[in-house]
Amino acid sequence: MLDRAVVDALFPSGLPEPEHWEKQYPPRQLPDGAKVTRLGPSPTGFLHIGGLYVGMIDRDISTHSGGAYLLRVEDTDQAREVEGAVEQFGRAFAYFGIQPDEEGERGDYGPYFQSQREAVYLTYVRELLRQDKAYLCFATKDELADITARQQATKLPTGYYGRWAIWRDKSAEEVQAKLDAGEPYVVRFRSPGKAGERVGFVDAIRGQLEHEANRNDVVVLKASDSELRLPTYHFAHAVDDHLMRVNLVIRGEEWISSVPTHLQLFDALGFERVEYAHIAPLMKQQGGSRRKLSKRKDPEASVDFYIEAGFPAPAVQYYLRGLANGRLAELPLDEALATPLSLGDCGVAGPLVDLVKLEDIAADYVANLSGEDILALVQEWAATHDATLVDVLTAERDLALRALTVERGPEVANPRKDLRKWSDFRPAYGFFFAQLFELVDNGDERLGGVDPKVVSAFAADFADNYADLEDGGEWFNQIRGLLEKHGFAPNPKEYKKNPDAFHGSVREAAQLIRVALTGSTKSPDLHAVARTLGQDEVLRRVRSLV
RNA sequence: GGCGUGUUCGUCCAGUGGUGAGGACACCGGAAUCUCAAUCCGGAAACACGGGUUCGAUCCCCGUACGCGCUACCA
Repeated sequence: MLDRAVVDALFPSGLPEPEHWEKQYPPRQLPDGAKVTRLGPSPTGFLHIGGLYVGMIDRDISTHSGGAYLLRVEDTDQAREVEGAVEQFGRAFAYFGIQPDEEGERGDYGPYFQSQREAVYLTYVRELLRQDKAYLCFATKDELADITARQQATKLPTGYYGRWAIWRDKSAEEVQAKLDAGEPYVVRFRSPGKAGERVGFVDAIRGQLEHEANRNDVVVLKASDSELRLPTYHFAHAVDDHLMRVNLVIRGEEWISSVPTHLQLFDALGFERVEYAHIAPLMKQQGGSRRKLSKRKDPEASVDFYIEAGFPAPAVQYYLRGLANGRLAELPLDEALATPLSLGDCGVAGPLVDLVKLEDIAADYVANLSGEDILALVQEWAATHDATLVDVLTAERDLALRALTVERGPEVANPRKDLRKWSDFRPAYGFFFAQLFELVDNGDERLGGVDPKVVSAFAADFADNYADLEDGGEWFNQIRGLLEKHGFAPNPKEYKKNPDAFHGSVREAAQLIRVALTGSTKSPDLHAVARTLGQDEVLRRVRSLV
């Protein structure tokens, strides 16, 4: 055991005692049962959809229990840090309306960046060292690699424990010698775990769990030769969650295996243990099997993917909530968003993220929005993703609103579901705007291979006699009336019976007008489109076929 | 390898010691139609496998397989 003086000399002289931090971060005054939750994203890349998923659960549980939810940036791995990641977190949470009560400069339990909490960690590392619950380890990378290799060769569990923990029981003299030589060291936790020992604990989602006790002398404070002396996740978790007075740790399932370590750390530090809830990870279909959504390979793993595509936030939230608590997926959206999430109802198997399902939900959601709302949301999205669309929509607001009443709107029983995300707007509705529309000529392949001369004659005839009629049936008769004259069968059956005698049927003829008006072989109701466009624009577009 | 954890239609979820195992999305077929969307009707589709316990197991127990995770001075 090291002398207290030797231990203290390793730390800044003015380093506070634990009481100082305990006083600075007093227990929160909260109602019984209030849950204080936190999300600890690591700024090593964009926010993962799984992070949003857990954050949503954190937010919900704390809100409904009268607690608090805080965001703590876990930037202890400075080498892997990615610039701009923190800003992206902010945008992502804002977009989905999942904002923490405390983060950055907001809150009494900060700083909320681990890289700014060095002194806090050092206080508790020193405390552990003073009590001989931790020790200095001078093992080199090579030594560590050698230990691992030998363990693997003899099929022993890998790790720094028992007789492999070469610095665990070194004499004070040996330690001092290394210190005098200026060798770098890490601080390791002196694990109290015994071989064969088991620990049980309760998980709020999975119930009683059991695990081998931890025997590894895990690193608690990273190398002494870096500028900032930062803790590992395990140690930061214990110190931060205790001091920030978090009482419910919701995190990914990959942490289950380290709970025994965390429990030992909490006990050694004299902290009250916290409640745990381990969430099943979001998965991705991979051929026949499935795997965890990967930041690397899967674009949909990034929250930015949903923002860029313009998925409406409530639809994504509804989808995510449905994955967490299956029953909520059966409820109408408003109700589902208002219903508190329950940890006990969370699934234990990792669900696949199903973009098709998300799109269906989004389509339903958008279908029930008013034209004004859709337009506002599209414009908001376009402001950062499609500048020309913003200009057009601003200039043509009335047209846009009229276009958004075509086969949708309050008086339509079964509104179209052709908008799932805001990036769908341009391909689906762009043709309404002259600025975004390109005229079609009579040889265009979208016309279905009808002889250009026939196309031209038909279009000319249609345009010359065109009337902007209000009645749909009458309007369509302007096409029907031209059928015989231009060699089209009155119905598909006739055409099928005698295909050589016609250029097509009413179907093919109507397509000519459709393609001329919309530039597409698929479109909403032709009459509605024509009325929205107005007579002048209809004639302009149809005459381009001539 | 060790440890942990999980496994109901393709997908997301319900469900029960005795059920025709239910819904939603997707898929297929049909109706309607000037195309698409929407809509309506219909269809196919699952309790991973093997042992127990039991009068009876999808459900309880034990194994096996497979998936996923941990086994870092990454979180």
